[in-house]
Amino acid sequence: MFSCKPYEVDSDMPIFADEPVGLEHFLVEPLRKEDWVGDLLDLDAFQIEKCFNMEDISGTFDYDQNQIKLDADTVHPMSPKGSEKNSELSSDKFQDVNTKVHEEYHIDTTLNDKACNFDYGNCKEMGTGGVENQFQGFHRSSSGNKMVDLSSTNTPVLEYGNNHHSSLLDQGRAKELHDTYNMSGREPFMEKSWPKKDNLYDFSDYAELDSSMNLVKVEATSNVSEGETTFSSLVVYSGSVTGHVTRLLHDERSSENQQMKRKRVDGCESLKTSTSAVKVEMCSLDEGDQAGLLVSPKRARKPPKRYIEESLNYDSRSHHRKCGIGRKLKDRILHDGYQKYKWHQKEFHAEVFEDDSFNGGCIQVPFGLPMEKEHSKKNKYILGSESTKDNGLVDQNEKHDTERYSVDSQDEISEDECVLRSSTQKANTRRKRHISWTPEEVVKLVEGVSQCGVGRWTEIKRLLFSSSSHRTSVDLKDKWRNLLRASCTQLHIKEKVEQSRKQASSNYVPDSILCRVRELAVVYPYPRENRSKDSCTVPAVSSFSTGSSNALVPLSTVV
DNA sequence: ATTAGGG
DNA sequence: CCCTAAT
Repeated sequence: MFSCKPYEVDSDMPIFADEPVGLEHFLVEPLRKEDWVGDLLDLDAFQIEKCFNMEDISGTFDYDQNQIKLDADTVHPMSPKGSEKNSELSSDKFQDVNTKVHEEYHIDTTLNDKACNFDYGNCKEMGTGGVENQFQGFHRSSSGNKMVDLSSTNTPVLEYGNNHHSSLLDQGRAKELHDTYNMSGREPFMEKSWPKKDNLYDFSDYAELDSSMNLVKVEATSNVSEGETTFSSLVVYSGSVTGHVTRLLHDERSSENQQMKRKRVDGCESLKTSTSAVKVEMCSLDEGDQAGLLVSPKRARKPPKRYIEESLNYDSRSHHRKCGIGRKLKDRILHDGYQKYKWHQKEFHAEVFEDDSFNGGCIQVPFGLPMEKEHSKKNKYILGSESTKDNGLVDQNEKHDTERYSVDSQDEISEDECVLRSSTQKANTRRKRHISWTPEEVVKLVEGVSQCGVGRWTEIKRLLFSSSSHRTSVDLKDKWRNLLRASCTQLHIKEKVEQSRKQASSNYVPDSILCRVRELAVVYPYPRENRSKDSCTVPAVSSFSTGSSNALVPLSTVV
């Protein structure tokens, strides 16, 4: 066991002046001995496999006035006991802990057989004065041989971590930041493998600072199966003092796999602080150097979208309800915008849920982010169509359309959309129900094209189709493309039978409209449709100019 | 997020 | 309509 001397931060540091301070890492992560950290810590003689056995994190994790303890009660799922190794822990729920982080947090983790303790004690009040952390370090309870004093060595660690961000923070502050938040400072080498590891660990750390929030969530899921043990936990701490810390721990152990991977969900890392320096620093850390390292070389290839969506289904329905993960948090995680971390996060999710959803069969299938994205998108869409938001804003024509489609499609959009889109539909027909384009819509589209030009579908949609939520800009584009084709073919064919048949149908597009489409096609050549259009229109123009030129001119002039 | 384009 | 790539 060793301890770190309290690290004091100058109170004049504006960053910490009155900023939320997050504790990014509670656990010292196994380090690769080749790393400089290993050198610094003299880990050559340090047998990691004995020290980083996350058998029992449940030790104490107490959030109290002065202390944060993680008790077995609180974070029970996080601590599969040796006796529980074969038990199914996947059903463990994430637990929410609403406590306040005050002056200290204390994490004492005991790993059962290897008996490893991580004891980060005395994280002093990080309020106005500054940050004072006292790390007791990680100590080995039983077979402790080596003592590592982080207090002396973590400075270089931090330096390393902040090298890339010196522009944002000066070295000293950066170091201090990392001293404070990043005990292990292992970013750069997280993905490196550790040949001598018996177990495979995967820690995903998610730190979030939000001064406005005072909630602590602890979510943990673990799956223990014969061959491998998947342990993951999501811990969100929010301190009333200066901020709340969200932490996401992910530990994956695999006895079969003889290497250790270090991953990180830093994409989730968001520091909502008014001082952007801290946030920037942290984020840049995440974004900057870790792109390649975060991704495991063994990363599975991107799964098909369908598959992801199916996974999403599971994810949204089972996992997050089950685990009680907050929507806000989830959104934060999922939409943080750090694309490069999506994979990692997805892997995290996959690993977390592998037990339930796929019985361990699809560990590597990442899902979560795209799914979430998709999901929210759909929901928004649904809401929009349901509420028929701008009912009052639309003209009569649009109102007509809206009503029409509300009656016609509301059922499906509101319910079906939700259900079909996500679960049922993907199984069978994922398509959204076909809604024929009405002549009114076509006219609107043509007008829109004449006004905005081809290609500005979003604008057209905004101007003319704002009320009809079922027509997306993509739909407009597709429809225009179809109109172009139709205008071409109709010119060529000119079949009365065809026309009559079309006229019978409700969505018959009048020839005049098609003529206008042709004209607009000339004015606004469609990127590639242009060729086909030309091939069509060259002969078409002749017939068109002879026959319906008069009908066309007014249309164009109207535009 | 939009757009273009293939299917 | 769906899906994807490109931007």
